[in-house]
Amino acid sequence: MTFHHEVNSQQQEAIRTVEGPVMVVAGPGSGKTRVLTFRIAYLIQIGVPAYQILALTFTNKAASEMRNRIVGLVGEKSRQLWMGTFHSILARILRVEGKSLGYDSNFSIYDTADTLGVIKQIMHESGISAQQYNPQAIRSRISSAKNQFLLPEEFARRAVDLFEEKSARIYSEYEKRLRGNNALDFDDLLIKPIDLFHHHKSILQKYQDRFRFILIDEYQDTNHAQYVLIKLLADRYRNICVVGDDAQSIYAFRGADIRNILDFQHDYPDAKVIRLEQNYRSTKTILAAADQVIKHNVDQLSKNLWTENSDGDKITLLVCQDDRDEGATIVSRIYRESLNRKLDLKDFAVMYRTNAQSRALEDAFMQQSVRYVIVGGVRFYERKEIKDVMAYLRLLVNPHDDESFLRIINVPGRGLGNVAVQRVRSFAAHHSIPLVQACRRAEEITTLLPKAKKGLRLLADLLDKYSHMMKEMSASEVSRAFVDEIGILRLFKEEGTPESMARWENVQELLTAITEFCIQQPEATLAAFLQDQALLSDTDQWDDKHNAVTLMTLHSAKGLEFPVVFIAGLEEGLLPFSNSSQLDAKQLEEERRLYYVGLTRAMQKLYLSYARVRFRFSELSYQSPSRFIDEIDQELLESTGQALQAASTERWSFPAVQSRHRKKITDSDAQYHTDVAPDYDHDQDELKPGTMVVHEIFGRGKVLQVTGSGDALKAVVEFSSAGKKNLLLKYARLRLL
DNA sequence: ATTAGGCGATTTTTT
DNA sequence: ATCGCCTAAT
Repeated sequence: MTFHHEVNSQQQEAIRTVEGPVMVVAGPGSGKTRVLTFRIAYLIQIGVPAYQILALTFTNKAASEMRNRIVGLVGEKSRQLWMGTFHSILARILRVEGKSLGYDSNFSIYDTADTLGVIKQIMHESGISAQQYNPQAIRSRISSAKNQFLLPEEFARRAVDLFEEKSARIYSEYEKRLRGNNALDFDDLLIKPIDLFHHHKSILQKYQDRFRFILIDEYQDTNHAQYVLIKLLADRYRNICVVGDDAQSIYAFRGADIRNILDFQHDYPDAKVIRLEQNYRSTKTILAAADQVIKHNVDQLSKNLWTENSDGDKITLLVCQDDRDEGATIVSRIYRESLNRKLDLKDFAVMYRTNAQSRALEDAFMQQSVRYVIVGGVRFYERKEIKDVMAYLRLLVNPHDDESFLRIINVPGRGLGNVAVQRVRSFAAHHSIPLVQACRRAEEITTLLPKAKKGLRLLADLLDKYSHMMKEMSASEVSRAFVDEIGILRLFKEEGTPESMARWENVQELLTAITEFCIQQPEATLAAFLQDQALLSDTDQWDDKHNAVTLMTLHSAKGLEFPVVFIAGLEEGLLPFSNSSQLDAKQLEEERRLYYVGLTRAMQKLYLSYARVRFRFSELSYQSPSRFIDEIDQELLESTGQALQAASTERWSFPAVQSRHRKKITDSDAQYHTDVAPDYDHDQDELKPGTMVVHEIFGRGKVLQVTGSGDALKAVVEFSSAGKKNLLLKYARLRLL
């Protein structure tokens, strides 16, 4: 293998230092992926069997791309490499070893929505009001308790307030249910293997022995549980190589612990530390800007990034009137740049802090007919029809999965309402049997209406029939026949609306995915498919073969690069994000790292943009430009105000805003983006009876009456097309005429 | 007594 | 767009 002339000396060292602990501190664009790829290829080349190598990556997509490259370098024997995300590798281990913990290998994996459903049910049953205690908050409290290895009893003992006491009660029941359902949540996938290794030393030894060489990418984003796992696994051979960049740690909110990377040398005093500081990705301008920004973080290892690339163009700040203007401006810039730089649409990415921002951008792309793809947002596997079909399939492989059963018990409609469902559940609880079994014995539930009994009977028969067929047919064949017989495809066809046809296609797409999975891995089970799907990330599903502009959150952008990058919504409160006024130093630093990740995705040209006025939570909000803009030297920046004037004349805007800010907009940029947002408050004095407004859907209308205040501000509007409507202004997106 | 359908509330980032 | 709550329909 001849990689010698393709890598610099630090990279070379990182590739060849294969024994003992190694930490590679890799700045953005420093060829980290290339180092990991070559390092693994090198290991295989010097005779290490591929199955003795464990490589943990941040996305499955990264894993499969890397695997293919390695196969290209050293051949098919490298296929046996263990490579994937923490979660998918551990799911694989649990499929084999779960028995020792009392889990069947067909376990279901519950995503955040599934777990929230379980929590809501428990709350409902134990009479804890969802109004009083936010189920989301409880869910995340339970999750963090689990990640600290706190069992329900211990957590209950430590509860300091009523909220924690309630959480503890729910937590305890939650654990029972998941176990009863033969289901694991995302946290369990990390925690259960730790339990397993603690209680079964022989199993631990088996895996320690198998994984003689361990590599971990994006180490700065590992959490405590992942840290413990790695320590356990690497304990025997200590051939551990971690690659990361503390400046790119952006998952503290989910428990990622930056100390894992900062303390690596403490854990492994003999660790060799290799720094990759030459950047091959970005222009000098972009790199300098990123460096200036990250220097504002106190709690940061300092690095000396440099590049031989050219200076490149200045960073352009797009000053926009509102969120629609921002979208329109970005799209027209993309159009211009693609001609000037002879770039394809796929060379552009627009990044933002929150998924909600994608909507205004999307509108602009549609209006100007520029192809785009959104990463994340409303994900494929979060669509109702997909979740329904997945629930059916999960139930087929794991009949204990009550959560999935409840999802589909009345899909398609079987004339079962809430009351009927409750009866089935109490019957099941009384007999301590899974809901599927209760369903099979529907005749015994005397209080059920004949219609309900019949529906349940049919459902039970259907499930029985296909679970028998599972034994003889391939996963793909069974799924197709099963989904067909469920009848939802037929329903979509009958409805015939564009929406239901889209749903029909989505289900077909899912079936195709199953078929492909079966072709690729003939040995694989339906359970494995379902488990894999549950662990797919947004970027895993991103298809970069389309020639289209990519829209994504800054979080999803991690690890990617694009010739031209736009970072939208650089406003205080949005980036850096804060939902209240306080933003503590730690949070601010994480926001800054997120911004840094965004900046360093750009190769040739970087755009920043902000809007003076934006619909946030579907409410007008006026925020000042982000402090992050000021953290870049003026010399590296150029700013445009013209774009905004051109765009704002074409559309309705807010009279009050225009009169107040038109002048400032033409002022010098320096003054402009450092000034403070006006304490202007949109409300009654703007919107009063008689005002003419425009609604996105209903069109033109006249305000008849205004009531309420704050979030509850409402208006009665008479539309010429739709008549009188009572609108909650928080959501109505009214524009003044 | 039950169910189905209308209407209002809901959006930080994610494996 | 989807979920939960309320009310009208059966």
